[in-house]
Order: sequence, then C-alpha cells, then structure tokens
Amino acid sequence: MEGKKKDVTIYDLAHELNVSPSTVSRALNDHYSIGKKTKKAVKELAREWGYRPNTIASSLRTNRSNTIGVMVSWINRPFISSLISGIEKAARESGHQVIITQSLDRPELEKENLQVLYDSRVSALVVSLAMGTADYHHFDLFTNNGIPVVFVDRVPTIQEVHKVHINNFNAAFEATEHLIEQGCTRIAHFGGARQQSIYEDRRSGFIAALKKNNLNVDEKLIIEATSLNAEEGFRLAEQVLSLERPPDGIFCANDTAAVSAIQCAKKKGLRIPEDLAIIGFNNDPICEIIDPALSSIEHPAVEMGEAAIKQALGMLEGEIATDSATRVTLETQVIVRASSLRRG
Amino acid sequence: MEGKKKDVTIYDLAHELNVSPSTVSRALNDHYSIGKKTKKAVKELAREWGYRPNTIASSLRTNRSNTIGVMVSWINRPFISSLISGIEKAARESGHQVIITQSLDRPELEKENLQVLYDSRVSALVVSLAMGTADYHHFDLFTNNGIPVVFVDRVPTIQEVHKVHINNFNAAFEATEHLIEQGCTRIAHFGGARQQSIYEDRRSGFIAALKKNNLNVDEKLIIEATSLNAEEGFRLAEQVLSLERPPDGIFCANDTAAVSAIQCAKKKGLRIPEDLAIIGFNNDPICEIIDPALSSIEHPAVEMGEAAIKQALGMLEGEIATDSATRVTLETQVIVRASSLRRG
DNA sequence: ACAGGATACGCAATCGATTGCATGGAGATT
DNA sequence: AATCTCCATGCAATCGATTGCGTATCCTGT
Repeated sequence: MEGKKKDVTIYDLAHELNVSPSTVSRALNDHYSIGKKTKKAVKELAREWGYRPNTIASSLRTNRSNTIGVMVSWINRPFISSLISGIEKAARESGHQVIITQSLDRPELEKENLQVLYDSRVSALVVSLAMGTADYHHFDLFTNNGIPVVFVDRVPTIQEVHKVHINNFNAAFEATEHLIEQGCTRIAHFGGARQQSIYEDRRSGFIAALKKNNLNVDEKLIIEATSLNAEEGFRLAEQVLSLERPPDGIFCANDTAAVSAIQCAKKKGLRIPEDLAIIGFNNDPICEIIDPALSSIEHPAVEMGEAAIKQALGMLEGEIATDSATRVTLETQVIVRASSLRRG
Repeated sequence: MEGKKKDVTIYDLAHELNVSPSTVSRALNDHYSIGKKTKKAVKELAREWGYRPNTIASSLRTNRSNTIGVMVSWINRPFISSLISGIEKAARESGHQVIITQSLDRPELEKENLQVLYDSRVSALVVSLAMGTADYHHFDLFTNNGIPVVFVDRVPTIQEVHKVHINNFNAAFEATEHLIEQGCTRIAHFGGARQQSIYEDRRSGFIAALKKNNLNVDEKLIIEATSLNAEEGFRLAEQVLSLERPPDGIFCANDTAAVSAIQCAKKKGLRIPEDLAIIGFNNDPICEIIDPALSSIEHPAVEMGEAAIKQALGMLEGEIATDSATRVTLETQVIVRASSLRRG
C-alpha cells in the first residue's frame, strides 16, 4: 500500500545538496558548465529519490512537449494500424510520446484535429491524409511555426513537404506487367480518389504498363472508386464483369476490394486465375486467407511508420531543415500468389 | 503566408478589456462569480482574437492534462485497432486527447510505459493487459493517486478494479453448445494463457457446456496456447487431428488460429463442417473471407472502447468513485457461418 | 437611510523547470 | 603580487493559467 508521496522536484534535490535548482536542472541535462562531481552527486540523488522530471513544467517553459502528433484516416485498418505500431515503437525508443487522432476521412475533422494537436504543442506531426483532402493550407499553422510535419503514405501532391512513401507508380507498373506476363490482355483497374496522389500514381503506372505493352487502354475498365471498401469492390467487379467485353485481369488499388472482386468472380462461376487474374495492393493478412490466395504488393507499413518518425526526429534535431523538402521512398515487392499465377 | 504571430494569452485579453487575468480565466471557465456582461465581453474578444488556451500551462497548475493514456498489447491487431478507434472517437468527443503505447505483450515494457504515462500526467488510464501480466501492483501508482484506471477486454483477475469486458464464460458456453447442437461430440479447445481471465473464462465456459451435455472432457483436447497466432493455430490443429481419436469440432479462442485450423483441416482433406466443425472468437473480417466462412463470436470492439472512455469520464467527473469497482459487460453474439453449420 | 448579504472582481502566490546574466573563486600569466 | 581567464554556480525572471482570500460595489428589506 504505497502512500501518495509528493513527487520529487529539482527543488527538493537542490535543497538536499545545498545547490541551487538551476544547478540541478543543468546537471540533469548535462550542461557543460556544471562540474563533474556536482553532476554525479545530483544524478545519484535523483536516482535514489526516484526523481522524475515534470514534463509539463518543462513543456511550458520550452514550448516543446516531446510529444508527436499523429493523424490518420482510420485507425482500424490493417495498413494504418501497422503504420501506427511502427510509429509508436520508434517514438518510444527515442523518448517521445504519441498522440493519436483520426480524421475518419473527413477533411473538416482533419482540420479540427490539427488545431487540437497544435494546441497540445506537439513537437512534430505525422500525417496520412484524409481521402478528400486536396488543400493543404491548414498545415501552414505548423510549418510557419517551425514544427516538423512529415506526411506518410497518403501524401500531398505538392512538392515542398517532407514525405515518406512508396513508389506507387512503379509498384502499379510492376503489378500490371505481372498480369500481362501471365497472359492478360484486357485488364481493369479499381483505383481510389485521384486527388490522392497514391491513387493517381497507381493509375498512371497501370496505364503506362498497358501502353508499354501495346495494350488498349479502355476507359470503361479504369474506375475511380470512392472508398474501395468491400461492398464497392463487389459492385465494381459485377459492373466490369457484365460488360460486353469483360476484362481478363484486375489490378485493384487495395486488397479489401480485390478480395471482394474474387468473391464476386467466384460467385459468377469464373475460374481464377484462368478466366480472371487478380492482384491487389498492400499485402494485408487476408491475402493468404482468401481462396485462391491473392497476389498483392507488399507495402512496408511498420517501416514507413518508423521512417516517418526518423525524419521527424532529424528535423527536431536540426539535421534536416524544416523548411526544406525530403522524400523517403521505401521498397515494394510484387507478391505472386495463386490469384494471378497461370501455369504453363 | 501567415506570419508567426504570438499566441493570444489571457493577459492580452485582460489588458484589452481592463480587467484582471483572473477575471478572464474565470469568465472563460464560466465561473459563477463573474458577471454576465463581463463573461460575454471576454468570450467575444477571445473568439475575435482567436484565443486558444495554453493547455500545458493549465496542466501545470492543475496537475491534470485532459489526456487519456492508453496501453494495449499490439496496435496492429484487428480487435485492438478497433478498440482504439472507439477510444479515440469517444475521447475526442469529450475534449480529451489520447496517448497510445503498446506493451508488445511484454510485462516489463508494460511497466515502463506505465511510468511514462504517469509522468505525462494523464488524467486517466485505459488498459488492455499484456499476455503475461499476472501481477497488478504497478497500477497502484495510479490508483493511489486517484487517477482513474479502466481495464478493458484483457482485465485483471482481481475484483477491486474497473472493468469493461464481455461475458467470456457465457460466450464460450454458447459457442460450445452451438457445436454440440450441430452434432459434435468430441470437441477440442484452443485457448490462450490461463493467467488472462478472458482465456480462463472461455475455457471454463467450454468445459461447462461439455459437462452440461454429458460429454466427456478430454484434457488432451484442451490446449493452452502461448500466442494463438497463425502458425500456432496450424500446429495445434495438426496435433489434435493426428490423435488416435481426433475431435469432430474445435472451439478456438480467436479467429486467427481458427482460420489456420481450417486451412490445416482442408489440407488434410477433411470436410468442414461435416468432418470437423469450427468456431472462432472475435468475428474479425477474415471470418467472411475464409472458405468456408468461419463462425465466430461477435466481440463489440469499438463499443468497448467507447464504454471504457465513458467509465473513465464518469470517474473524472466524480460520478463514479475511483476507489470503487465497476463492471460493464457488453453483449456478444454467436455468429453462425458455414464452418459450423451442418444441414439436416 | 442603513445594516446585511450577495455579487463581481483583483491581488498575488503557485505549479516545476529553464536560462540569460552576474558573480565568486581557483588557477594561470607576466 | 596584480591582473586576467575560465570554471562552476547562483539569482531571478519567465512560461500561462488557476485559485484562495480579500474587498469594493450594489441591491434589498425595513
């Protein structure tokens, strides 16, 4: 039954050691002007008495919270939750804390949360944009005040920001070429909102691969979905499969919708991959569970989170200029599974 | 190009209105002793000038951060990420913020994170325990200081705490009886570490259902797994299916392992549900993706998160005594799908 | 017209750590 | 021995909001 003993402060330590609070503060922060013996004595007593700095007081004075704000669309999505897991891990290891908010893909809420995070004096901000965000001025609040902002995955289309992402164009290009290698000649694409560069780039990569291989680009087969969820995936699959000339392959910008497409195709009696080859994006766990297993693009979620924190820390430590622009691009990989592998 | 104008403080407002900072503070907080006109004037100017309170300064003074600390095992798990999503939503709507940490199922890290959260002066704590945690004394740090602690899902075995959970005993009982109704007479159970009450209770509910139906309880079929991940599920399925008298049903304490069991059984050429009926727990999205679709127990993740925050807020507002013990039990539901539905 | 009680507000201390500036003393230099 | 550096430390203000206590003003009833 521990009693509620008051927290130890630097004043307590100072009093005990007959030095001033300033000296204690500097000793604990390894300030150069404090003597070696003094430092040692202070640190020892601090450990002995279980001193823990009052981070709030420190934040008030320095206007820094050593807290990192995070804003994502939805926490409960496989990719995002892994991203956050990586963020939390890297942040903790560097002695930072993580405040999480979700925009629920609503730009107004994104703005609102941004204000709240700003009011919390977060030291840095890591963001994956809401689906509909096309205007980025609300981030000026941070950048104008020298607070590092790192965008991850769903990054802005503009150049002058810090980004951690993958090469969506290449990934899509490779996915599409894979389908072509497997003999597909008429491939559909289910993409997301084009204002999000990740979806625009995947679309471009897809089209580029078709063109490079002299395949016809049929606009009816290139669809801009609004949310790419399960129901939409199913509906879009029904739509393209009931065309006069249905596709023999689908490249889908996420796995959720791709799985629905598989289910739809199976229901229609199509053989996968013989009649219809499918490849998704993200390499979610469901890829190995659906039958046939879904080919996909490995998307290094945890690593992206870690990389974003690393960028933010670099900016905090002054190694990276906040008003510059950096770009970290992580590697993706085509994961071929049964849904797209035609033998012979 | 917004300049970096200094933040407005209560001193600025006070100066402009020729009142004291105390009056401004009280006016903004609707203190009874401030006159109606004064309040109106203050609030108006505050809005006009875009005043935003410095939460850090407020926290220092009040020793309250209006931040809620959350600790879970792993963020990137379907159930947990939904739980967090609910927590974030409810917290935001009540004007709180959420600091997230993960224990990675390591009790030492759980302890460490707890210290950090305490140092951040979180107003309340919401916890889902690490798999191996059996001693709860590290939470005294909070309870002894009057900081609300609410456990959710993976709750302690002791009574004197605040819990938000489901009735695991009943849920397991119903799941098992469902298998029995479908004609299973020899049912295996894959459970988690028994020191976690959720797993102990599921195990008890399972056994109780067998006994009530006069079925033999074979210890060889009741397995305490260590992590219940995909590989382990597969391995355990192989193990029980190669027994001299293999089971004709499996009740698995999560869906991940249940899906692996299905895959294992299919690989062995068993028909599901005819030769082996399977039911999982959590009702993760994968249930509808695996073929045959996996029966499961609906586990209201988002609602549990919201309920946990509601409890915490109740304690913060003094409606619920911090040193009492409350229990919120949410409803579960057996979701019957093809993996356990034998027709005729 | 006056006591008694609301009502409305100000003063100043406080929360704990940080930091620019000043200073006391030890050692070095000439 | 006088002067000059450093070195190590203390002083005191500061960050912005909160709050116990004290007080001036106004109303109300008699």
